[in-house]
Amino acid sequence: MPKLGMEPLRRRALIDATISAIGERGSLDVTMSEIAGRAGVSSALAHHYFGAKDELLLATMRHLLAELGADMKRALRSAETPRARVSAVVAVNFSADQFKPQTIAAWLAFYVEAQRSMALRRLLRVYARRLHSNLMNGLTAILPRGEADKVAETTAAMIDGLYIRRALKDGVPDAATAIALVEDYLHTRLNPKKTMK
Amino acid sequence: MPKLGMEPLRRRALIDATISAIGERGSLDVTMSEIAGRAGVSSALAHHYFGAKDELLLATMRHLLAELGADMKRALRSAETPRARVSAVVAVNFSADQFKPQTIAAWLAFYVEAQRSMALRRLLRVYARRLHSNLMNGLTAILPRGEADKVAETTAAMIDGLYIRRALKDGVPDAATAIALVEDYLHTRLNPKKTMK
DNA sequence: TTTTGTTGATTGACCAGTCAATAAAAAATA
DNA sequence: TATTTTTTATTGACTGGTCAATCAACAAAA
Repeated sequence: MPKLGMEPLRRRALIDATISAIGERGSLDVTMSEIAGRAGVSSALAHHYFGAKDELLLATMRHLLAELGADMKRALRSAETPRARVSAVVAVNFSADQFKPQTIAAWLAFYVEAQRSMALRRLLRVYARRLHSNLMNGLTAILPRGEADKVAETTAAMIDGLYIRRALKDGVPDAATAIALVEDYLHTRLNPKKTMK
Repeated sequence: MPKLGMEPLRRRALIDATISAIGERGSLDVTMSEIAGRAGVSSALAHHYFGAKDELLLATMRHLLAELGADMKRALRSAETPRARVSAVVAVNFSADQFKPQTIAAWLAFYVEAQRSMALRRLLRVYARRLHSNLMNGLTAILPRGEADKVAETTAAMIDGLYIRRALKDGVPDAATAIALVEDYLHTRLNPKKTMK
């Protein structure tokens, strides 16, 4: 009963299934059968479309990255000032779409796998570079380059750190608190001040 | 040729082998044979002393935690002022013993595994709590409790974030830069300032 | 009849954990 | 002291299970 044009649908379904499987297991140790089952197809079909497991994992990571990128683009479009752009970047990383247990677990798992897979490591570096440049986009208008660089690095580290720490907790992620911490840092770091005494 | 009193030596050798195996592979996907081989014994002996792989992994995590704890204790002893205590906590986390590719990879891998293993999650929470309280130890003497709490959270997130970001890079970790970033944050956050205008 | 979609069955590799057997030191017994 | 027994250390060989990947075969659309 082959309806035509199934390929893109299946690919998408398999990627979604991969994310949810990884999110639930909390690691990349998910079998092809498990993923295929969730997508409602046989494991043979998953191999048919993706060749090997690595490819599917890579495609999944790419998908996650693309989604984050799209969200980011959208958010940046409606940010008027440089300062607002910085806040927008932070906000997107902790938005409901991104900062949920499933996605967090997947990101973390991919970070670990990146130790072994060159392709994956490259992909994560793309993410890191993009995050940095998105932050710099706003920051360079506020601070001298060297300072902006440091602030961007710190902000990025905070975001990643809050993700990883979140992974230890149970229950629903608390995005508000995470954002507040980063904004608190940005506030003290960006607002012009003068030493007392 | 059984020499007596081998147990503690073997346990230690197996734990060391586990760390180096995980560090090299970059994940917990190391076989008992691989670990045992590195320790110079058969896999059967590893099972003899640790029962199951999980136990060995757990013991390894405990060992890492204990080493960090010992380093921390030592560093805190020679810190005179509250401010120095905060810096000491930061410095220890990026000390040569802690901030090396092997150890970083192991920590990261354990974070992921903690998603599945309750026992491991508990252990990592101990670490998080201890880091927090070590930071608070110095911070409460400088800031009101609420503020101190925020700074401690932020510092902890930065440390974890710098660890995870480090995992993406090749080559020798650059502890100096990492410490500089955290200290830069602490400096702007702790030094008494007054808003202009 | 070629292309696209799909699966059940199978293969081959890998691996955690078990077990019976061996050997030497220590303790108990004669 | 000489012996038997127990305890500690250690391994090779094996088992049962899991899983990625392959393949031949079937079905419907073009």
